[in-house]
Amino acid sequence: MTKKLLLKDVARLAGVSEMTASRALRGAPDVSAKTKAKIEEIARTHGYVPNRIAGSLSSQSVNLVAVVVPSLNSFVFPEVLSGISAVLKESPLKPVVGISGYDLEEEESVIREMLSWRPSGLIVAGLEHTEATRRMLQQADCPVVEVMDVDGDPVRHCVGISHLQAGRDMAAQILERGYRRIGFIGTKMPQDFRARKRFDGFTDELAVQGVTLADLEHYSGESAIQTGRLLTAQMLARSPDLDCLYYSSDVMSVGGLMHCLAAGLSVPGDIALAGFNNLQILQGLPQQLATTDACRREIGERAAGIILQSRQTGGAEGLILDQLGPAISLGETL
Amino acid sequence: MTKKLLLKDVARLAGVSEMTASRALRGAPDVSAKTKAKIEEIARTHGYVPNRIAGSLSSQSVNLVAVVVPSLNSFVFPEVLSGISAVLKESPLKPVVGISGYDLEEEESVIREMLSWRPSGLIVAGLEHTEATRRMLQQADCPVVEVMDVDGDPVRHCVGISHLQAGRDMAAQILERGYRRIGFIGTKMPQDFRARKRFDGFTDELAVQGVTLADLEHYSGESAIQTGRLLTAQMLARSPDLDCLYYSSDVMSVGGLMHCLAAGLSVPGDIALAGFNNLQILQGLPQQLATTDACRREIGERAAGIILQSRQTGGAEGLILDQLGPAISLGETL
DNA sequence: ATCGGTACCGCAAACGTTATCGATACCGGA
DNA sequence: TCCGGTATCGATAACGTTTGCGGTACCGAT
Repeated sequence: MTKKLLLKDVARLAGVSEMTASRALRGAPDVSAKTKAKIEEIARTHGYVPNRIAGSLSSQSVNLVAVVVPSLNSFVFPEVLSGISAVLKESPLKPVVGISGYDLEEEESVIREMLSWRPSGLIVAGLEHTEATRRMLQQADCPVVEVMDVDGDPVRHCVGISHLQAGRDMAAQILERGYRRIGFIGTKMPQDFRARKRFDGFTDELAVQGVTLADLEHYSGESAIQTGRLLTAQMLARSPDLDCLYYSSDVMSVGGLMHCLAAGLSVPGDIALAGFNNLQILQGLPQQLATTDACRREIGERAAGIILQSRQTGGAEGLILDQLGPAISLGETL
Repeated sequence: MTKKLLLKDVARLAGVSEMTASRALRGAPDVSAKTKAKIEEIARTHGYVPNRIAGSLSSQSVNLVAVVVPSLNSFVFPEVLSGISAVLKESPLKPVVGISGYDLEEEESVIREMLSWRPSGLIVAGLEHTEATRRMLQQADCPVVEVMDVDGDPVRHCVGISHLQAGRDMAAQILERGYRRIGFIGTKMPQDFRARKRFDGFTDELAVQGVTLADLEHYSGESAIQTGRLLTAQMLARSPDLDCLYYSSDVMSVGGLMHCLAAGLSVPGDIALAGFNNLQILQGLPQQLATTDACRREIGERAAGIILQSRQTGGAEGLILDQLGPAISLGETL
C-alpha cells in the first residue's frame, strides 16, 4: 500500500502535463500515439486508478444508472437486472443497484442517496412512492423509468405489465375451465402493490362472473416453497372442496404442487394450481405449472433502452409508456 | 424539471453562508437549532439533493462498500448480500454491487471501476484474480475482503469455507454410508473455481479410500433444475448401476430428485443424491436433500464486520482469515 | 522565406462541496 | 466595566480531475 498515485504523478513520470495524461488515459484525441502508449504503460505498471469522483465532478457526468428494486431474493428482480445489464453493456453506462426492501420510506432514502450521485438515469420498480420521492423523481435531471407495473400514474417513463389485467386474465382462464371453488394464497406484505393488484383484478373478474373467492390466505415475509406448501396444506384442510388455487407467486405454487404430490392429490384433477411470474424454477418440476409470464427480462431491456435513447435525444424524447402483454401459460395444472 | 438547486441556493434562501447550510444539512455541530431547522425546511420544500460527488471529493471519504460477485441469478450471492446489508445498516456505509459474470477479465474491469470511486471497503467473491486485479487489491487504500473461499492465497482479509474440504467431507459421508458407484454432475464453467475445488476434494477423498468416480458429467451455463433433471436422466440411462450422485449445486440436485420422482426411482434406495449450498429451495420438497451449508449469510455478515472494524482501527487490524465450518446435513437422500 | 493549417500539448479556471481557521456576538463572573 | 470563554457563523483554500482556450511546432504550398 504505497503512496496514493495521482494523475499528476503519472504525468510527471511520463514527462508530460496532467492534461496530456488525462487525455491519453481517457482515449481523448489530441495525443500522439507514442505519448499515449508511454502514458498508458506508466499508468499500468504503477497501477494507477483514476479518481472518478474528481473526474465526474469536473466533467459533470456520471456513467452510472441507478436501479432501485425491492429485493434480490425474490428470483424476480435479478432477471430484470440482467436485462438492464445486457443492454447497458453496449454503452459506457453501468447499473448500480439499490434495495428498498418493499418499504416506501426506505425507498425514498435509497433514491435520495442514488440521486445524490447524479446518475445518468434512474430505474425504479413500481409506481407507488412517497410524496417526497415523487418530487425527487420529477426534479431529477436524468431520465427516470418506473418499471414492472403500468397500473397507476407514472412520474415519467414507464415499462411494465398490467397486474390488474394479469389477475383478471387468470381468473377468466380459470372460470372458463369450469373451476368455481377458488382459493387465493398471497403475500400480505402491505407494500407489495403489484401482488395486491393481481389479487384485485382476480377477484374483480370472479365477481363479474358471479363467483366469490371460496378461501383466502395471506402470509408475511418473503415467498418460499415451504410456505406455499404449508399454507396449501392448511387451506385444503379447512376447505376440502376447493377445486382451484391461485397464488401470488410461482414460488408459492411450487410449494402447493409439492403438497399435492405428498398428499396424493391429482393436479388438476383434484385441485388446479396457478401462480405468477413464470420463474425458471418451474422448469423441470413433475408438472408444468400454470402461470403468467411477467416479462421480467424484457422490462429490464426496454427500461435500459429508454435511458440510452434519452441520452441521445437529450431528454426530448417525450413520455414513453410501454405496456407489455404478459402471456398466460396454462401448463398442465389448470 | 427546474434549475439545478445547489447548496449555494439553499444558503441564499436561508440567508446564511454555504458553510452553515452544509453543516446544518449534515448534522454537524456549530449550528443553532433555529438556523438548522430553517435550513432543513428550505432544503426539504425545495427538494434539494446534495451532490455527493462534490462532497466526497472535498471530504475525501465515500460511504460506499463495493461488493463484487459473479452473478445474482444463482441464488447464492443475494444471501451473502443480505448478510452484508444487515451489518452495514448500523453504519453510514452502503453496499454497491458489481457483477463479474464468472469472468476474471470482467472482474478486473468491474473492480477497477469500483475502486475508481474510492469506496470505504471492497468485498469480492473468490481468491482467483488476474495479476492486475491482485495488484489493485494490494494497492487499494481501503480494507479488502475476499469471501466464500479460503483455499488459496488471500490478498488481505478472507472469510469463507474450504470447498476442498467440503468436497472431501461429502465424499467421506457418502462412502461411510456404503455407496461405491458414484457419479458427479457439475458445472464446467471454467472459472467457477469453488465448484472445481469441491470436485477435486471429492475425488481426492474417494481416491484415498480406493474408489474412483463411476461417471461424470459437466454442463455449461447457469445451474437450473431442468438441467439437473435432464443430466441425471442421461447419466442414469448410461450408467444404470450408479448408487449415488453428487452435484455441484443444490439447484441441480433438486432436478435430480425430480427425475427420480418421475422415473419412479426410490431415493436413496435406488439412488442417493447430494448437493451443495443448502439453498432455501430445498425446503418444502418431497424429500429433504442432502447438502452442505455454504454459510452464505454469515460470510456476508463477517465480511461487513471486518470492513467496519477496519474503519475503526484505521487499517491496523492485521490480517484476518476467518474460516467457517460448513455443516453437512444428510437430509433423507443419503 | 512566408503563410495557413493541423497536430499536439499546457495553463488556468472551473465542478460543488467540506476542512480549517478566524471572526463576531453574547454571556457570566470579577 | 472588563475579560475569558463559548456558541455560532463565514471566508478561503483545498479535493483531483476535465473543459476551454490558447500556444508551439511542424508540414506543405506558394
